[in-house]
Amino acid sequence: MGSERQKTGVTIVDIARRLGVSPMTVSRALTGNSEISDGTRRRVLRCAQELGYRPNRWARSLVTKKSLIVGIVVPDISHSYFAEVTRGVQEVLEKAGFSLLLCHSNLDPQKEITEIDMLAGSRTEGLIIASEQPEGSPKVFLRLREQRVPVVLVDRFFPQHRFPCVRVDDIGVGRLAASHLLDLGHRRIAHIQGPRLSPASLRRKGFEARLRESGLSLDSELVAAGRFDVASGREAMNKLLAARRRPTAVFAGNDPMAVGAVYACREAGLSVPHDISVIGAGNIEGECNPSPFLSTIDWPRVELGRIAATLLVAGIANPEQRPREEILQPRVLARQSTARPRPSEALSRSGVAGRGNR
Amino acid sequence: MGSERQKTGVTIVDIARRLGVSPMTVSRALTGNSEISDGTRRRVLRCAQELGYRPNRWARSLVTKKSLIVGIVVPDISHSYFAEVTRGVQEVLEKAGFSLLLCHSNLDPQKEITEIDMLAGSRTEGLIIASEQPEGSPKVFLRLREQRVPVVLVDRFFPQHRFPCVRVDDIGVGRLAASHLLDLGHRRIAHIQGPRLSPASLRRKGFEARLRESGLSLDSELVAAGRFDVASGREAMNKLLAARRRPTAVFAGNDPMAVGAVYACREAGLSVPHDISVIGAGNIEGECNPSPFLSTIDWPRVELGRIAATLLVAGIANPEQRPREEILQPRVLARQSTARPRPSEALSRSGVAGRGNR
DNA sequence: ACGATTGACGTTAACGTTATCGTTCGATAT
DNA sequence: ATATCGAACGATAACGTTAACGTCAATCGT
Repeated sequence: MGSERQKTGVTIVDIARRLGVSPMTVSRALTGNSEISDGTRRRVLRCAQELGYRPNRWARSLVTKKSLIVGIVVPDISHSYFAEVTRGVQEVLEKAGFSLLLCHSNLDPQKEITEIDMLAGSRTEGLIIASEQPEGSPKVFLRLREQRVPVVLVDRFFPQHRFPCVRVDDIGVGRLAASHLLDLGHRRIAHIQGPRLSPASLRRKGFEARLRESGLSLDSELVAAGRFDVASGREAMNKLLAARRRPTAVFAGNDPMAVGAVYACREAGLSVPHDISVIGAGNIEGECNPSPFLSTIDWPRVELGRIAATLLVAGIANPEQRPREEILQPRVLARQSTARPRPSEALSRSGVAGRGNR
Repeated sequence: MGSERQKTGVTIVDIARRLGVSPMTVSRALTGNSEISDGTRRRVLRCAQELGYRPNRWARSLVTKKSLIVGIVVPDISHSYFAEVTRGVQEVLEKAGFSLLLCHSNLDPQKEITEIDMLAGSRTEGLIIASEQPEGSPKVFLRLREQRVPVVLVDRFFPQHRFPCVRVDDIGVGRLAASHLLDLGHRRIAHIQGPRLSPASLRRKGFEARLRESGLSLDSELVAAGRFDVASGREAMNKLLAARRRPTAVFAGNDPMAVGAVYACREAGLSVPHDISVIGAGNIEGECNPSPFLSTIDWPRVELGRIAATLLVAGIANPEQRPREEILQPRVLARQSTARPRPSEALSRSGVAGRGNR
């Protein structure tokens, strides 16, 4: 016997006994937001230091009903997109004194629901969600609303329930992609659309609108659907390449699908960008690539995370405020996967039957 | 009056009252690891379902002394390397029923210490740390040992305190890089070494050893130091380019420094790989790049995270087991930043005075 | 038939902290 | 001098859950 206490660690009661004061006094000295004399406060703090006291976060949470923990749900943290968003979130939350509980939905809407319910049940103070729920009015969110859990949505827009939300101007993303390809002289332009989430729909919407402004319409033969990943981008591109008249350019709803599209083109013996231009969205190649290849639409991802966290912290502090929606502006990043169409093809512009030499 | 309880949520006491049983019975039914009749269990579970009961994690932790939370400390989650590791960690932890608290050291050793102490004090059940502590015997780790917090180190090797650890065979990384460049015919090979962490030291060690086996030694004029980031790689490369006889190839201790080196070469009017070959380590370009440029040494990063989590879970379940060390094998990924040296330079091989034409 | 055993549940007391109210004591106002 | 007040602290009771032990009836073996 001798050193009895070991498992439990030192508590405020230990400090209190050692100093001959009540535990309450120690608590006051440590939290510091209550009336206490300067002398005892210093004595308590020194003693705590000496004994190596660590406040028990769970006990504290139990009585204060504040855990100082918020949860984040991302489809896949290994995607650089979400990794960057998470970094921004972490940056702000830390300054605000919160810790971050990280959950993976693994691109599975059902799993996402499980994770969200778990976090909400964990007495987490708020949630940041990059949702993969299909468009519409998912019941999870209604449940969150009922439970009055502060939530900020990242990159997803649900018109029905007005949650605070941070996202890029997805219509603008589509417009910029279209503008870029049109400016290069393309007229026969295809689109690989993402899954039924707001980003994909809105990007297509903007893309189509911009084409229409130039007197073009989006041929239904020139639209294929993907699932925001490389494999589906490749499949979609294969379909597009089978069209009666091949497109000279493609806008893929995000970068992974664009990458798949590039693969498909190459496998078909086409050179990107000489035979066909490809542009994506999201700039996943990031800054650590000495020779970035993919032309894309870029927007500040870390900043997106920062804003999300800022909104959440505000929502936690003041639960009754009305939900705000922040929208970031995208920009074109022209790189090596887009170029002017071949002269022969460019001649056939405006739908005029081109007498291209061969 | 009316709907009184709202803030607090429903507790096992509510369920107990409603069913006319004791709270303990409810607890037993919910945790399920105690003797209870099938009938009452079902009644309890159904009632819990109806009332929307969520167990209070903090209260549970307080009494069981298990939080089912583990912490991870990474320098920067937005680096794809750590993002991938984190994904592997998350995968395994989730299956084991743990949640993950994510902390950033932001590449600052001092901040890292703060974060580690915070997590250890948070009654977290274990820690996974990708440490930026300088080589030696950092006191934080001694403290963790004293507090008996299970820890697994990722990618860092501290010979002094034998912590469980998962890392790539860094000596092998250096050897492979050297082999690749030697095989291509390079003889005048430079190295950009990382900061004073075990990966950098070991990679250099292996690199140098392999050169020596081929009868070459690492000219001190051909070694420069970086800090594992792009900017320092660029600076280091500029130094190396100022050498009396320029190297024909460079091994950078990691990919970001290699990227910086490529930039420096281009700014000096040199073509990579025609004028100079560059190889890195870590394969940060990942799989979502249609035209990966940087030759590098690769190893499975997600798997590294999985193993780390597996070791940690084992360490939590059985705190007394002796620390294991898992070492992954790297492989060469030859891409577009390395090539044979120009003929004129290749002729001067083996230090024999080359009678190169011109 | 009788003690022993077991299954199913209840009671009590903790876990470590803080909210809330109460107490003490000296200072201040009248 | 007395009432009033406020600063500094203590006592008590929660917060929601589970560990540990206690109880009681039904079952079992002999």
